[in-house]
Amino acid sequence: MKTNIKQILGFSEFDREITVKGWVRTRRGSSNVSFVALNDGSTIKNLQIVIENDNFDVNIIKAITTGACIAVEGTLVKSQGSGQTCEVLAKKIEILGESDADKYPIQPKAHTMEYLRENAHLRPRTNTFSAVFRVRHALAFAIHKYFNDNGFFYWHSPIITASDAEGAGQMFHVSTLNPTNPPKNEDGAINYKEDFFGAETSLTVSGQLEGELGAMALGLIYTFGPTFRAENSNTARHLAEFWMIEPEMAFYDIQDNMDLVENFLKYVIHYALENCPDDLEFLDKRFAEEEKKKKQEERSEMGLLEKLNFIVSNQFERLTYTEAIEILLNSSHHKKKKFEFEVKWGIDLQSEHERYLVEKHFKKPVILTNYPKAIKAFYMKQNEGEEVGKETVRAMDVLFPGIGEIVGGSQREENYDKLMSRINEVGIDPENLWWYLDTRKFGTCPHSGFGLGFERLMLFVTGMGNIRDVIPFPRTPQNAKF
RNA sequence: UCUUCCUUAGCUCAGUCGGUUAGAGCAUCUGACUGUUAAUCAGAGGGUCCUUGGUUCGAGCCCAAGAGGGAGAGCCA
Repeated sequence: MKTNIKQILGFSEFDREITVKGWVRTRRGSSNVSFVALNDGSTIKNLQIVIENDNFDVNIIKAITTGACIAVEGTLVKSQGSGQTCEVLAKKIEILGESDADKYPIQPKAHTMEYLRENAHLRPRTNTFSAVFRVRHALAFAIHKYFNDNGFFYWHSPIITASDAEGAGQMFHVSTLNPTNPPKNEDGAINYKEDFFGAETSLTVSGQLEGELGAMALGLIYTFGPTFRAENSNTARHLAEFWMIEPEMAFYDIQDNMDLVENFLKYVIHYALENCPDDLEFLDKRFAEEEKKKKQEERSEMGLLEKLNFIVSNQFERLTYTEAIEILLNSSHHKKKKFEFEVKWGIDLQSEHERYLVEKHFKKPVILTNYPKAIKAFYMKQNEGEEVGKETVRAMDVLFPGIGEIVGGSQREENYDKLMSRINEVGIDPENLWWYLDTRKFGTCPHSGFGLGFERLMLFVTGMGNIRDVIPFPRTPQNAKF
């Protein structure tokens, strides 16, 4: 293995010969000596290359521009300057790839996020985005590690699906039929029997239903894959293509589910804190700068690192939907009529309500349970012995400060008759779900699961403000560049 | 999809009441400087004022339509 800059910066003995390759961030200096800040992506820190100008061809030095890729052989020495402990005294420099300084879009200065988004192919070379993507890797790895270490199996639910059962939003169609002249039935509808799969198919909006099939055989499973929603959502929290983590657990009730999600979230955030200290320190400063631009009342009360440490070391608040409604109704915020949307039992909580509970009332993550049956999905377990019109289901939503809903989950309805009656109420054709319903016919059991939007978690951990800036190549309405 | 704001140099932005040749910082280029920390100092080059149409003696500025982008909302993860 070749040594990278992260390793080199950790060396304690000097005067050793090393070779290092990377991309030039800046070059500065005087007539005698040039200093190059070199970055190879292994760490947010740069390695300083010292070039005594007399020892090199002028054209080589001129080619060391921002964005150029170079290979340097030299001696690792103790730095004479104060910004770094060690540096490389160059003996040989090879220009691997030039970069026309006049045309290279990334300048050694602050750019707006919007500009960098338009240059998504080069933005990983900036401090902010390299930090974000290293943290992204660490979180993804931590998720696999957590589940693996706790006896879960990684389960691959399909990307292409013929079921639209969950009704979780508009789907992207998958078809090989000629779009301008598809085969048609006598009634004029497209004849999908002639399509590639012999049926109408789409990209998945959730792997949950297939995940339940896995849990009913392997016990504990999780999915971690891309999901697709063709909703015309234009917000800083929505993507058309995003990654979702969906564990599904046999023999878990809603309490077990809550214990798992809290333990899991704390683990992966703690993992990032332990494994990405430099990147998070940089993002913490960036976050503080961004906060300064906001109005006083919109600023976060905690810094990024402070917030992450707070999450890891404090219990999430658990309460029922009904209790949450009471808190909202009794709040001075409500009495002063500051909520835009009406608060009463039965409503789906609006962003402003969730934010009030999390950011103003509890000031910590909140797990809300037992939502009204009418506003939740068909597969959630119905609570028993409740008065008509006030029926609830064992749903749980995890609400995070600044993000809102980061996790949605539930105990699943394992009773065949109850599930069927709910399917009929909602108006889903049970024919499409025969395979799902079979789990309730053959060896059904209590089970639970949840879904976590990976990019929502990324928003929280990195402190970035827009979901388009925590995935390398965001897919949003009217944008599939790169 | 709705509301609202924005679009001027490579980037970030000023641009007065509609009035002569459209400005600044950074970047780039040239030069200076004995080790710099997004170096510093001096100088130079760089413009379809988003597009189209309109009002006007005259439009970067006013009006209309369109395009692109941001923020908030809805839907959700």
